[in-house]
Amino acid sequence: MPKRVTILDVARETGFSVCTVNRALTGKPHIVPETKERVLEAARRLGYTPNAIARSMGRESLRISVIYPDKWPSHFSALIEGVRNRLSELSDYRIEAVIKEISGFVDGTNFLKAVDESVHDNSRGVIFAPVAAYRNREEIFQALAASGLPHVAIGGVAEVSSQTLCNVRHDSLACGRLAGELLGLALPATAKTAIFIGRKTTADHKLKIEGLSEELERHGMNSPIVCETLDDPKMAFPSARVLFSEHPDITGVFVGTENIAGVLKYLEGAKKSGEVKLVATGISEAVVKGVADGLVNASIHQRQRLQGRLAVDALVKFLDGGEKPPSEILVMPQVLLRENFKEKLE
Amino acid sequence: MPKRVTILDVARETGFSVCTVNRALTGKPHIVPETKERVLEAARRLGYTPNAIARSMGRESLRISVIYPDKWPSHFSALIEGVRNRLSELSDYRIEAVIKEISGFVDGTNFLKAVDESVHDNSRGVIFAPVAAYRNREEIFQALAASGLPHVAIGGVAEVSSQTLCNVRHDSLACGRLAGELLGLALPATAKTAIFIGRKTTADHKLKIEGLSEELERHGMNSPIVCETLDDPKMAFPSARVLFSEHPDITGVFVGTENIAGVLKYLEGAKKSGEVKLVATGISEAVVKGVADGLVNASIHQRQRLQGRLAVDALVKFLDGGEKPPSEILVMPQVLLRENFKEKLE
DNA sequence: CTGAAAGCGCTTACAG
DNA sequence: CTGAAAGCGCTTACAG
Repeated sequence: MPKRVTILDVARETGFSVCTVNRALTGKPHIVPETKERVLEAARRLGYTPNAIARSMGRESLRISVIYPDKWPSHFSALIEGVRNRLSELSDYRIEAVIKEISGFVDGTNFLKAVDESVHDNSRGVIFAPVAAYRNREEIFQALAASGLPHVAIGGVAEVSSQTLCNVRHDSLACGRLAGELLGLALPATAKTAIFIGRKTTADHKLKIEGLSEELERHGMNSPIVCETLDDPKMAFPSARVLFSEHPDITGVFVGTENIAGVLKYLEGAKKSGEVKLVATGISEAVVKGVADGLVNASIHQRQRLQGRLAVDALVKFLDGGEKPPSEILVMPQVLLRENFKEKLE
Repeated sequence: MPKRVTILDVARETGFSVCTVNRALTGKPHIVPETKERVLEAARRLGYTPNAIARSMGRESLRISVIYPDKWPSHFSALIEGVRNRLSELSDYRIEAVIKEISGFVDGTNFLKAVDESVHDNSRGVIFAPVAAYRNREEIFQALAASGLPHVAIGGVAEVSSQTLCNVRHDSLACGRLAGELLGLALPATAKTAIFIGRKTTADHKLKIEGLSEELERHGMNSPIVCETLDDPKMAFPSARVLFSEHPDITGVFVGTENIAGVLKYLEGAKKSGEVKLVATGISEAVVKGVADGLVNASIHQRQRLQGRLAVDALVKFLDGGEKPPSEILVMPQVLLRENFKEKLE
């Protein structure tokens, strides 16, 4: 086996010390350009690749702050679980996490405070779940930019600041399309369909409607009727009543997060259980039960845990090796049927 | 942050040297039982956890042999790609791979030779893709057992030797069930269905038939008609002709690996394109094209790359930390529709 | 600007 | 059976 070339090889080759070679390789100051050039050339010529593991042993441990709201556990807790898991896998790597759960959902003052803390507790980067509902979202982004800390967003908000290192989110359009494919597969072209969603104006929701409509159209079907529940799961039940009263011939529905329980309850009361093809989102208890009972045909899972893991990897690679991630990482949702609900989901 | 407890902390606590502590912690010989006991107790009490990264820096590099046949690239190449990728991610970890591609498919002599080589080139473990078709499969397993090298199997063979450290394979039953769910979703209970598969007697294929039948039954449908192509893709076309001549009312088919092209060709010739719901397996070019054209409704992907990665992780964790993997790792297949075919697949 | 030295947390010959 | 020392490939103060 050709032994891997190390920083020492480059040092010997150029006649400089490993210390100087390190400066050149890591782009640190206090080195004359010509020296740097010669080292870099030699490194290239010898085929040097840095050993990330040795690097992590050498440096002091990297602290990362994680900031997220204490609401919507099926979404945010899952994201943070992914972050935590990945971070703890990296503990041998000398990465440590400071987890900051923020209360308050519309008022983002505490969130702002947490950003400030991150600077003072010597964090080297931030992972945060921005919330569309915060009134002072702009201010939060500004604080983050001002902090000078690289920060990566998770969880599906489409708009982030230009200073954000990377935005990890699920592919909302694909989510809608997958639901559309399933309904298209299950129903004749003449079928009438609907979608239950928080609010049309949220970017994520808008994209889901768009994806669903596109795919239904490909199957020769009409656009779905859109039911807004204004992010209030309690509205799902009355909304369903109104919807099915007005359109008793609906045979397929895509049900956005949190609304499935209300829809199922309505259908049961109306003696329509099993008569409507249902595609849900996520892996909440209500969805799992609906699928197990055979009343929900499929679910589109946005893989929050995976999003969390990817966010950590993006930030750590940047912090540790200077590798710049893409400004956006789109996670393809996963199609869940009865059988693969059993999978240990990332 | 509470600094992590290291081997040095345990040494100080017990009064022994790090060297002795290491002996106790790694179960090495040349240590009196009482010393070992005291060290272990202290380690437990202090909450010591080994740092796998420091360990990898300390030890010499670990060589792993990978043995696989040069046939069926859509299956074996994908498995090995996963193995390679994971192995190269672990190169900083001082893991090196010796890849051995074996020609000959029914006669496993070369395979046997490769096992022998692995012992002599100082490999510390083996990852191999056992082939059901080898006449001397038993002999290969015996050689592996005799070599004393930990070995993990990949690729879907249900029966391995009791000496095999771990068998990584896709969940064939789940594969059949997922196909059944999709056909059940797409078709009425009265529909007639079929399955194209290599041979009924292969364990993998038997399980797929079983899973498919189960799920169809749950949907009130009859068992599928089974078409064996005897692992010869060329047979798919004539088989399809016979099948559809005898049963022109079939409206749903689950098509096992490699047979999709023949089936599509038959349907096209018979002017039946699009009239039969088709669920395929894998991500071969023919499947991708069929899905893009809207002629194949879905595919069940057995995630060979993931299988390869998991095999590496199982072996490395055992070699490096003594952590014994489960004797079998079942990979849940993935449901692929038109939209999520775009995903970068593991 | 450049380099000698110590250190990260382990393992591995080599002595005793 | 036990320990002192060197080494894995880097980084980071600290001198020069």
